[in-house]
Amino acid sequence: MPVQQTPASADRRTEILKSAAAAFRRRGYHGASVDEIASALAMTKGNLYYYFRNKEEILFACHEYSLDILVTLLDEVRVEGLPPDQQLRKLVLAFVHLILDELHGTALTLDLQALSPPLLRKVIARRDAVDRGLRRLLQQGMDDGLFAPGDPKMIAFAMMGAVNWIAKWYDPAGPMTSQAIGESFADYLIGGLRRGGLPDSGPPAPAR
Amino acid sequence: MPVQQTPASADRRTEILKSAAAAFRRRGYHGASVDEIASALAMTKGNLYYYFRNKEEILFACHEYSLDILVTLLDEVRVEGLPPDQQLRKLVLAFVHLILDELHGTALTLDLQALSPPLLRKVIARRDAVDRGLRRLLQQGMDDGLFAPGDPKMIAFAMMGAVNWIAKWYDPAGPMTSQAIGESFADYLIGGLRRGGLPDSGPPAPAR
DNA sequence: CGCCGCTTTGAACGCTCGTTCAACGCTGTG
DNA sequence: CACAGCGTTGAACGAGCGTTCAAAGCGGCG
Repeated sequence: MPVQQTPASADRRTEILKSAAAAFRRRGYHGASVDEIASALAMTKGNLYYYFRNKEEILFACHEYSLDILVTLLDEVRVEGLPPDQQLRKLVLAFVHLILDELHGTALTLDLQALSPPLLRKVIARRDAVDRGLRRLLQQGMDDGLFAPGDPKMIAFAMMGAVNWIAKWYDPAGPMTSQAIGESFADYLIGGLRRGGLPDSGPPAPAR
Repeated sequence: MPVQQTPASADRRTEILKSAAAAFRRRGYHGASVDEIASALAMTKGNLYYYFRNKEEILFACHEYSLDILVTLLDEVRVEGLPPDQQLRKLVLAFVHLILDELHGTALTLDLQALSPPLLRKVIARRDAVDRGLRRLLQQGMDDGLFAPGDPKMIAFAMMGAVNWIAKWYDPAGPMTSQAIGESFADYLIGGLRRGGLPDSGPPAPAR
């Protein structure tokens, strides 16, 4: 709760977070200047220090913001009680949508090492929780016989990598909508590459 | 060829590159200081400027170094003329090995945007060439009926993302060898997650 | 030994950036 | 109108960094 302030300034804080996230994504944490973040909002950099103690706290808040949404996503999908493959598909679709349309490319790609050890530990702990949720889902699918056996840890890493990497090449002006990307990724990551049944997914849609 | 110097100083240059790559990976391009790179080699930062014009040129050389190896890899695998799935498997194994054991986590994760437009264009052009090689391989596999139909572009991105992301979580002191990671990734990325034949791969080895 | 070219040093410069802070509107209330 | 507080400003600071450069070290050859 030290993060929360008055309701009035809460909007301002998230405005700053969005601007900062964009700057961090483009130039990296150290490459983005506080002035750059402020200028994009037509405010002076001194003013930022009314809302945040320092630059590091802004980065930390960005991470918290993304993780909040991510964790919520996982929980929402879980309570629906669908079979693991359908849960996974929903997750991938939602995750891609989240990264591209809401966070504009800023999810887990932000610098972690720039955080001081105490804050770093907090973020890593939550990120690991997300990882564990994903692994559990994979393990469950394997136990159910839906998925071929494998190492859930490795597969979870591979999936997260594939999705997080999207931010590196995605161009909003490009030919592919975030929706189409999400479905392509879900098809591949869940359905796999080799021939076999494709039970639930929509049309294959090889959208060039 | 402006990159090459006398044979004597070539070793020194690559030493610097390794140190710089490690620093860039840990703290990002802007976060790593020139002094930090030099100190790791027990030399003064001023000395770096005898081998490189400036910091940016060091980053560029790092990219070139990685890309050289990557392109060579692709070519080597291609000339063997194996079927696409086996070529892909070799590629993934070699790529994982390359990133973890030789580049120590520094492949395509280095800051791109830190390069000035002219250098940036060169790097992107070569990276795109690698992408195209991978896509061609995927397309060929689909045409041959080895792979389920899909968008080669998206799948190539997903594969590159999964592999490049490894650098973000890999811990050399961890329980998994780079070899085991490579095989897990190859199994998943090529064999797919769903049940179906696993033609060529070795033992499934769910190495916890 | 004495010279020469390659390599290294260490100090200095200039600039950028994160952070601080006293002073200043602005807005609503008594 | 006077006051109070939140929000904002802009200037100033100090530190760190990339870069430069004149001078020194060093090794081999004549």
